[in-house]
Amino acid sequence: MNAKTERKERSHESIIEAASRLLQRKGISGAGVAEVMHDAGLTVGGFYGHFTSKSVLVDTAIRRAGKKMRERLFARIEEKPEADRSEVVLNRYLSAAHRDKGTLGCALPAIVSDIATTAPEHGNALGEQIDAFATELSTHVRTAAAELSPRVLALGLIALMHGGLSLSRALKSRDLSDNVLRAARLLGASALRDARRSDGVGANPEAR
Amino acid sequence: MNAKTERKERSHESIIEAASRLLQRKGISGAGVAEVMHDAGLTVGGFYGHFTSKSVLVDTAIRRAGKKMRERLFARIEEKPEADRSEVVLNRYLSAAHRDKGTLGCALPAIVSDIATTAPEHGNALGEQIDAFATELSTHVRTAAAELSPRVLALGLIALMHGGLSLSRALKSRDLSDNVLRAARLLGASALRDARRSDGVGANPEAR
DNA sequence: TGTACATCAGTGAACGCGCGTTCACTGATGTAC
DNA sequence: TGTACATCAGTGAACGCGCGTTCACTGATGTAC
Repeated sequence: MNAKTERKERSHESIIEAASRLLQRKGISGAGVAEVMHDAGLTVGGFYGHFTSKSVLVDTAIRRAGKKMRERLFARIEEKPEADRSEVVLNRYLSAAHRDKGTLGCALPAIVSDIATTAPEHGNALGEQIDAFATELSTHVRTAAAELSPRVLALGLIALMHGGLSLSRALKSRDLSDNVLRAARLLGASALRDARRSDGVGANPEAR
Repeated sequence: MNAKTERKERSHESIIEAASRLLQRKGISGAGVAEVMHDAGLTVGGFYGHFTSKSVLVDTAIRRAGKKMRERLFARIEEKPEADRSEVVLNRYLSAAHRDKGTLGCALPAIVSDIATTAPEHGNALGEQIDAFATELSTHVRTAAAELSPRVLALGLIALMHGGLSLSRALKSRDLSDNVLRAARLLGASALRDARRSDGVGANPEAR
């Protein structure tokens, strides 16, 4: 019972990968079981040998997609100057390349409103990913303001990144879409700059 | 031919109102024609006497919802000190009340990813609303940085507001959801503070 | 080592349900004489 | 002013299609002797 097990494990992986790719491109309702299975090189009927329902697959794929996104965003981050790291993440996330990337981009923007509206059952999986993202991002953030802890600043950046990317992906006008991305990057940079100063009173000027 | 026309006009309005309410709560795919008509006090079959397709209704409702949201956000804004106006809008949008409001809240967060993924045909209607919002918001913004024009700053704030609200609506954990809202408000305030200083070099300290 | 049987990953057709859309019909409102 | 007919907003059942799920079947892999 070896080649069989291996085959099944490979199929299982393929299904999760295909699903997390499709989630990003088409959202939860757009990622049909048949299409997921087709993209995984299989046929519909076999699906229920791997997952008890589409819902379970979606939860699994959300976790997978979140983990992969974190790996990509924080890849080789230690090579960057410590003070710039959060801005590097911001700029990686809010880049035109990431917006357009068909298959390697972040899936969260595509599913957040599905979860808010028609699929609340995936709220836990989403919550975990946001929490994990915030925790990791907060270690790369510098703040001198008491009210703006690293974790809160990280959550704010996540809101900004999510908003900028999801809006830019929805806008038809290339020009407006580019401007939204750029605006979100600049706004984030401004906020990070302000947070680095002490207590938000404009003291401690520092050369950028 | 008077009472008939009036009746039809009233029904037409009811349908648009019901649709923009449902769009917010359930997104595009979640707002079914039958439910919209039911909420408008009518039955399914009559729908196609008012709109040639669901798609046309959705476009109409998006425009209606955007306009109403702007009216609410900018209501009595002239009573506020000029310097605080953009922050007032930010705080109104990113409030827990707005997140929870079942029927009067902003519909955009619920439809942006639908448009990015499965319903690109509404991209134009969305684009118009974002553009109109940015134009109005930019008149209430003060910036001293050359690279950060009022319009760009406004677009960045819109990305942040959209991201914060849509994320907070999707998160199950009340605590995390509240923190996202608060974080987005603080981040926006930081960015506005930084933008008010000249050229982002930390000169021109001013008492808040 | 070979043969008969068991297991089980994957196949593909079919089912049920929801939703957008269509259509024959109803009844109140409006028009003609 | 009243009566017969026309119009048309709205009704509710039916249709077609997509999608999640089920199920009888296939064939390669594994096991027993």
